[in-house]
Amino acid sequence: MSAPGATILHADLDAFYASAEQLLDPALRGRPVAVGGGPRGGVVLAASYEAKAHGVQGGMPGWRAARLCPGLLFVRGHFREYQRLGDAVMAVLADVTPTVERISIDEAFLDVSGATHLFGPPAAIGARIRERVRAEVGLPISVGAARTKHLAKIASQVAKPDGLVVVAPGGERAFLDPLPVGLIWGVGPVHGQRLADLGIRTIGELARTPSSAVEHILGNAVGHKLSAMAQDEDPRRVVTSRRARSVGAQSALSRRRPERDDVRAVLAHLSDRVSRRLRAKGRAGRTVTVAVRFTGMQRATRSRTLPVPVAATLTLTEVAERLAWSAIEDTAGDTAPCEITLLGVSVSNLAEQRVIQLELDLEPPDPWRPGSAPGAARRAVDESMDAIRTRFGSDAVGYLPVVLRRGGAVPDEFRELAEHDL
DNA sequence: TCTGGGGTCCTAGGACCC
DNA sequence: TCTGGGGTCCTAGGACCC
Repeated sequence: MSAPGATILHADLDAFYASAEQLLDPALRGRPVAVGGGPRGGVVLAASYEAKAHGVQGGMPGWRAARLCPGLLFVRGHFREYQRLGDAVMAVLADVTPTVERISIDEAFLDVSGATHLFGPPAAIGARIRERVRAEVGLPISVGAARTKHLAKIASQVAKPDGLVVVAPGGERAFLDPLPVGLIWGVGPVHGQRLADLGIRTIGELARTPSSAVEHILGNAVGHKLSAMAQDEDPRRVVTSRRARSVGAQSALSRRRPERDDVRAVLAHLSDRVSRRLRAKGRAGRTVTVAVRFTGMQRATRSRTLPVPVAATLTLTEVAERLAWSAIEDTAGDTAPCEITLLGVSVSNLAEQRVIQLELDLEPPDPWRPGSAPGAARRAVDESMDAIRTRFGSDAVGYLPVVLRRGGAVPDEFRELAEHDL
């Protein structure tokens, strides 16, 4: 089954956005940099190692980062440049082997079992990747090499910043045992705390705990997976392509008590983003989910599975609006004045959209049966909008609802970085 | 001065079917 | 008259990852 040797590599750019900024602007090198956010709002998307030394982390509100790290330099972010740099790094990896699994803008797994005859052992390949990325792209990248994906990923985390760690076959237990459980993929704050409550803090301690006990605490699937990971049993293979199972868009709101028209406008905007991506790939989805976030980070979701897949902007908007009000009205009861801080729309249960469902045009209008009203007209509208955007750019048509925060809004380029292939 | 936006997977209860 | 057991789909919520 699996080839011998530490032939799975995990390559992970260090503090990617922040390093990119330091590459683009030499004045930022050696200084604490935060991309995104700012002392007056928003969150930090990435922090340079100089900033991390002061406790600044990604996802942290800007004002808190500013307080932790006096002299912190906030930069807005050059997202198109990140895309270009990330792609350039992936091109270097593709030179080593075609078996590359890109899992985000800045990290990938490689199976180099077929490349060792050309480039030498995994350690040499890892070193070569690091040198080339540094020389040709200008960025620091850490690489972990091991027998499995899970272990390679842990190795690259241990290698950071700007390092290489190879876990030789046979040395897995000695490597893993002293490491904190939080390094296991799937152990976050909640699971970490539950394990700590049992006195389990290291991967070795977890490996020695009976699987049944772990499953009892964390649930069958999670417990089983974690036990397997701790015991270095990871059957996953490097896969070069993977299709998305859902598509979504969300936005934080600047006004907390939006009017009905505002909610509709935001949902139309989000539905437009989502359905555009679906149509561009000839896909559609049956399940529509709306997420609403209220003050205090309280969230509610409502979903509806439709009899046929949808990809029309107007139809998605109508379904989303019903779902959103259902969530808002259900929540309004217990939290007196209902303040909304975010709206999201996503579509799952995806299918190919090869045939157009003409037959539904014959049925009476029904809000839960999309396309039942003037389906042909909706498709025509979407098609012409799509055509205009193809010709004149994605901003050519459409509009931004006023309740979407303008100054603090993340740019479209940032959203695109995070989008998965459909 | 108060938390972005893109995703994946799992759970549990209920409906429904055979 | 009370009552089986397995399987699938749907919905809401939650943890986690980048």
